[in-house]
Amino acid sequence: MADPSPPLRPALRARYDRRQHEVVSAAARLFAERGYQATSIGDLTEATGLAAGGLYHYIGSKEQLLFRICDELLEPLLDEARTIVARDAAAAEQLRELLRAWLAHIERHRFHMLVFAQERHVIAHDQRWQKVRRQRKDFVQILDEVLARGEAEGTLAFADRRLLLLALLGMVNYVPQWLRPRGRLAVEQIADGFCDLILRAGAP
Amino acid sequence: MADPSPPLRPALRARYDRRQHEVVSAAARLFAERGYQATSIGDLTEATGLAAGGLYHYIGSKEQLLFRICDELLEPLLDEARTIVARDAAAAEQLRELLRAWLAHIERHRFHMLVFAQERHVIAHDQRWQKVRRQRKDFVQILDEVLARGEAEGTLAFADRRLLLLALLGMVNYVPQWLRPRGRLAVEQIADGFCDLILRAGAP
Amino acid sequence: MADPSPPLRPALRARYDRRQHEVVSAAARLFAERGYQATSIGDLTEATGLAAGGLYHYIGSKEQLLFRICDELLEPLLDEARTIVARDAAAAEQLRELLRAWLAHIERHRFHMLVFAQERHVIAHDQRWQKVRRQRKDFVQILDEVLARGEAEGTLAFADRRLLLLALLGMVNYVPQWLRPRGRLAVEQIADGFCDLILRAGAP
Amino acid sequence: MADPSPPLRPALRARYDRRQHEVVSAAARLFAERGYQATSIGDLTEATGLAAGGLYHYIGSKEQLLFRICDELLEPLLDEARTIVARDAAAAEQLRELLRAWLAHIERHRFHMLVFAQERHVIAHDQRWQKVRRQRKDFVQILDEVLARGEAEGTLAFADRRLLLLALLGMVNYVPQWLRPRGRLAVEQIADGFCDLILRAGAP
DNA sequence: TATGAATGAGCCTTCATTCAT
DNA sequence: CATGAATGAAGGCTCATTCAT
Repeated sequence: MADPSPPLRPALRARYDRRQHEVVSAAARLFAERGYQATSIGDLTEATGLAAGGLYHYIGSKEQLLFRICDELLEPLLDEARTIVARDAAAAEQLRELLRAWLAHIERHRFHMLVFAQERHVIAHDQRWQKVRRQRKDFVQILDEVLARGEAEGTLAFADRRLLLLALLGMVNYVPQWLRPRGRLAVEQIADGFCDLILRAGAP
Repeated sequence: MADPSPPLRPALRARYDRRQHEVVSAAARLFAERGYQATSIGDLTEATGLAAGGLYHYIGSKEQLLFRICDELLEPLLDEARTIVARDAAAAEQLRELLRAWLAHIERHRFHMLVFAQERHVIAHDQRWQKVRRQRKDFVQILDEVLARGEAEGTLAFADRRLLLLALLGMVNYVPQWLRPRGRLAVEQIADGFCDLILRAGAP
Repeated sequence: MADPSPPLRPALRARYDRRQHEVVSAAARLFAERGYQATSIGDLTEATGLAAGGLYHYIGSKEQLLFRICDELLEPLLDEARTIVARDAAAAEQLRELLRAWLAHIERHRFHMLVFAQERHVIAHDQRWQKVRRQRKDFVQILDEVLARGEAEGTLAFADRRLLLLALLGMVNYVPQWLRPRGRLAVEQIADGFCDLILRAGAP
Repeated sequence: MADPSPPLRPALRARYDRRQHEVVSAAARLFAERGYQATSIGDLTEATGLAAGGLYHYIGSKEQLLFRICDELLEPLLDEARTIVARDAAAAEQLRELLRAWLAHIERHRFHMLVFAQERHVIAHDQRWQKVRRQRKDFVQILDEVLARGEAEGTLAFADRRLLLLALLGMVNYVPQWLRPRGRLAVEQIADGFCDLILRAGAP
């Protein structure tokens, strides 16, 4: 799933990357609003102002566009998560940091997140989506390890840790569907609300 | 979104309904696995054994099929929920009953549920989907009222009831994505696990 | 390279086959006139009177159409050739029979032949065209064996049998390019003319 | 079909011509391998190392490239043929010389020859290809005249001169399809083999 | 000269749907 | 009831070509 021969000279390369990013963002918005399958290349040309050929200069294929959306989303989130758990801190504290980072990410990449959550069919089976599946899996594992560490520390004790993890994933993944740009709650509050929910459930 | 002229004589009508139900079930499975848009009429003919023309006897259109899936799902769930809250019982108890009914429903109609959750684009905007949107809204309101009643009773006290409701919706709606037919947890346990989570969060 | 699910009932099947054959013939003519690549599906719909979708009912894909053209051509020719060499006769006589059959085939399937000769690029490399390549190879081998048998019998003696075979292939394969339906020469005369050329070259 | 404004100063002009020739050769190879229509400008940029814009400096259009290939092929061959028949020699001897020149040409311009033979569709009808058609016709006529002269001299006597000419064209035009750079036979041997075939056929 | 961004028509194909049988 | 032939619009994508830089 490589770029369609991006330019080599640095100045051009920079412009190419910027434009590509613009295209990916526009696509993420449309995919989030209408669904990946229901969004046509025509919709994308309209949204980007590029003609079909020009668009393909930047995307390679419609599917690669989807791939890029997922990758732009997961790669930095995973990086951040790894940084957080690499630090030396109590599990409960790290959980809070993870949730804040996660929800800040959701706020910044709301459309990406919606698309990622929605298009599990495409992501689920095909060989070429393995990287994305692995990234998702890794992130979940980081969460689980923090919860497990809390149990090990003795600061947390869950009735069923696995179920709690699934509950957490559910509630956070659902956020992009109801979060509104200038809504009642800031994402930090949401993160803290969810964190408290988990910590209470795990109170020894 | 009416039926495509179902037969009038009772015996025929029964057979017609049965066959239609079979088609809807097959469609739900396929839509859940591949997505509504990505499932072609050809896939449906293959899955049902009917040819294209025969299929259309039962479905009217592809979109009506989706509609029927959502309707088969929401109507009985809403009925059950209304029955539960109509009874005289403590809020916490009713919440538990609601969650058990809900999750039992998810187990029975896992594919329907996946489809319903996934195809929010189709459901969201169009005039013809108002009924489904209303059913969903009504169900959420029933949940909210139970939580509110708990607060009124003084048995529950949430930091942010609205946020908790959204968390609940998130975790339950996520279940169909990970629930496996003969998995580790029975749906009652899942329901109780989630219920405990809520009740702890609302413990005064 | 299978049919796109042809009908099962015999009456329908017969009609399907007939129509398919008509489509293949029309395609052969167009491919011969304009080239395979230069002939668009639009050209084919115009020539057949079918709309695009209807056309695909019969062809599967444009490439399968090409495949069918080659197959319709080679299969019966090979059969005939095998029948001829299976009989007991002198090599020179069999050569004449082969050439007559070959040229009669060219006359009957002039467009098929032009297409087959022209589209060696498509035929040459791809895995899926192996069957066609084998058929061509088998036919050439039959010719070579007849010439070799003539040498073994002592009735023929070529300076370079391999070169003569290549000359023969060249002159016959070129015929479809200049043969005109009601031209000066009948195909039997052409066959005999070529045959005499070979026999003179091989006169001991 | 004029050049796209070649440069005027001689030094630049020389470089331009050299580069153009390189492009034409690369194109000939690709067209021969994949067919004219199936070769994209992208394939050509890859093969030449030029980008699309740079390529167009030298080619004018894809079709002109094809034209140049044919012209590079036919013009010198025709010149040579005219020189040969202008000399004073017996028909049989001239035929041999013609065939040797022709086959030497095929060896040197194998890809050009394959392209020319293959793309008769493009060449056949369009007004702009008249020059190429005339060149081909002239060459054939030169061959025919030599054969006719042989008959007039009484040294050759063909059953059907026209058919023999067509056989000759067929066998020679087929050579590029099987000739291998370091194959068993040198082109002189091929030329002589074919020449002997013709002379035997025309032996009085 | 040469680049590569951009165009837009056209490509092959799929698909929901209809209808004669 | 059911079939499968047929439609035609729309889909994603490619490609020869142009042009500002």
